Amino acid sequence: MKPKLTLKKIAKELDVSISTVSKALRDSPEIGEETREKIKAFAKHYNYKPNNIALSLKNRKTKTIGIIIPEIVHHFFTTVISGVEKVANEMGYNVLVCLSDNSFDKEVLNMEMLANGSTDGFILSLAKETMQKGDYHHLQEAINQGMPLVLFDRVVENIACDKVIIDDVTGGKKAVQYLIDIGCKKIALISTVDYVSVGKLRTKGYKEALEENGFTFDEDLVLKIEEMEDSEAEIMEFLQKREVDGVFAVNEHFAISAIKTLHENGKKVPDDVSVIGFTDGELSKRFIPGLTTVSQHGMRIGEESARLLIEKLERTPTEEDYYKTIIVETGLVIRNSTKSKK
Amino acid sequence: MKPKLTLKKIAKELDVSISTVSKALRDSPEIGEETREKIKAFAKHYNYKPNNIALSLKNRKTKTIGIIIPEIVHHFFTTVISGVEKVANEMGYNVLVCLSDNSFDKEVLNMEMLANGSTDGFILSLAKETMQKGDYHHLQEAINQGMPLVLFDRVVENIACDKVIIDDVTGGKKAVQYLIDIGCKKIALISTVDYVSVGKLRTKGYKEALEENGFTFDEDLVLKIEEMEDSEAEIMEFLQKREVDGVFAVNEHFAISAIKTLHENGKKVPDDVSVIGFTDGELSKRFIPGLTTVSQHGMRIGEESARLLIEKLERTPTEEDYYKTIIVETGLVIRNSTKSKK
DNA sequence: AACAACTACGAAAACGTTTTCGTGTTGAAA
DNA sequence: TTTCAACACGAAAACGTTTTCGTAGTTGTT
Repeated sequence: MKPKLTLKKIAKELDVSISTVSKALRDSPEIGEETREKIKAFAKHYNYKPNNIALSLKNRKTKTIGIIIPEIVHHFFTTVISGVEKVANEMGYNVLVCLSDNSFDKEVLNMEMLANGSTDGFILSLAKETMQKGDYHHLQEAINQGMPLVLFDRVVENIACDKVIIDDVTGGKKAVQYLIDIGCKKIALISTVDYVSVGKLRTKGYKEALEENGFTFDEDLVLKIEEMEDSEAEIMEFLQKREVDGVFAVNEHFAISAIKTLHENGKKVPDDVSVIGFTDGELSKRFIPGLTTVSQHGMRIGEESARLLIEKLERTPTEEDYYKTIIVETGLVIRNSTKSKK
Repeated sequence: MKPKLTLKKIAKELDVSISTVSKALRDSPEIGEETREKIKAFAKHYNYKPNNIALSLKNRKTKTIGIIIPEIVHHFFTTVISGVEKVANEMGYNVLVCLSDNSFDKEVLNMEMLANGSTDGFILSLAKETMQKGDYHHLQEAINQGMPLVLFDRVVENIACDKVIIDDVTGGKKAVQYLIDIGCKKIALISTVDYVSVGKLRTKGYKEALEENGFTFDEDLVLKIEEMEDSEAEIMEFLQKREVDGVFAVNEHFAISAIKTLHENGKKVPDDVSVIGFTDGELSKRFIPGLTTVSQHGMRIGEESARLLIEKLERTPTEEDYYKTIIVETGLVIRNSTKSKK
């Protein structure tokens, strides 16, 4: 086990000063050609690589960006990470991934860990608990300390930073409009509790589509689910008691649970009931019947977030501050859980 | 935007030396009680947090571990990350995630980036291309430089390091044995090309189970798939030409493609054909019919890997070197893609 | 011959810590 | 009064870089 080669060791070996070595390796014209070549040859031969930590300390930047997500075992978030990784790598950055587990405390802890020099900036999607609490002091603190922050997907209004979101309202609207287009008359909504912003927004889209088509909004056709755990049972009970011909679910799981329980109650999908989900994951694709969904383009979201962050990081500090919100449009992927258009 | 508080600033503010501040904050008895309290109060009030980079440079350890995986949009790997994150966090470590995209070059590049001080050690699952090439010099180099390395899942024999694997042979055997137990007589195998070690090993389990039960191995019942892209078409063609009553697929995708194509050919699953997959992902759980699979316990694998790595990192260097290979056992999750036992 | 201007390099500071080793004050023992 | 611990603190080195500045020695100009 040979210890890492450093400038100091090269200097000693070649009997020059540390500064000379550093300059030679960086092709400074200050150093004579002969010496420079000698040093570069030596460094190459022994495979010298500068120590990143020392560089970070010197430059006061780490060339790594931190991403904190609520959970990783979730197809959408992994595609986001994938997008972040891609552009980060292209720009010479590393990616530190942290999981908040949807816990406020873990989110705060993670931010504190990364804020002390480990990271140049953050990409973050808020934990469910954080949104519920409405406590965003940790975000504000990071910003105050000059750490750029990009919020994605689960964002919050009154924090001044870059944001990347999808148009949940329009996404929901598209889905419900499609259900109406194929002839559905009574459309149920399976959503989450309101403090999850995406649930609220998609619900808004649902309402808007109904209104625009002259349907009246019926509270009784809306199910709000709190706990993922027993969602299936709740959905079962909800659907058994109601005669609907269309279902819009705000995520994959709810959509699939809906299809399952409809099946078990002798309803045919899509012949009797059409179902649309949100988030185009592996599940939607491979499920039988293939699930019609609103697709979120997580990869795009990740890419945009990373681009936004790095842009801010590499900007000269004199340029003035302004914050962007990028809206990544949703698409509707038609599969077999919906009737075909007449 | 207030810049970060440092020891130096505290020292200046309180008119003591830097060393005094450092010692006071670390509760050194060298410092008088009065001074100590004053400094600690000040630090607390202004929320002083030591700079991680400086600490890393000083201590020559970063308290972060790097994990390099072939792809993140893959349920198994995300559960592994999740496990790594969990124990890493418990032990005060951060996790740097890198993606090799199954490319040899990216894998090497990633390792080089992380090896220069960013990371104390590696957790790695080999890229497909790497296994194909059989070039492991980058692993050996990392080890030579004193960076502990833990290989998981896709490992390689002749590298001396810790490893965490599942017992693929026994896993495959279990699956096929189960198919035999429920009365299957002609069992097909859908596998990958041989340089993917897991494919080879699971195939071995398939053979062993057959032999132990007095079946003869028939090369014609084995399909080896090279490209994920057109796997579905290949499987379709393969199954159309053969009359089987059992299928063992070495991953979820193949299993589900098999079920789909069987369906389309008028065969009932599980009534006519029983199907078992490998890797217990979201897909298996929510598919209809629920997929019977060999489960891999990715979370456990991640946890064990992280534990192994951190153990090595925190060991005093005098303790002698020895390498463990941990085998995480597989389970068989029975769902509805297989007939029930008589 | 005197002086300016290069050339080619080294010394040292800086980034933010921790830690070793002084060193100036005390107070008490001799 | 002298001596010596104990106490409380500071100076400086070290981790591995980059960069500013200084300075020998050489070359060129009158």
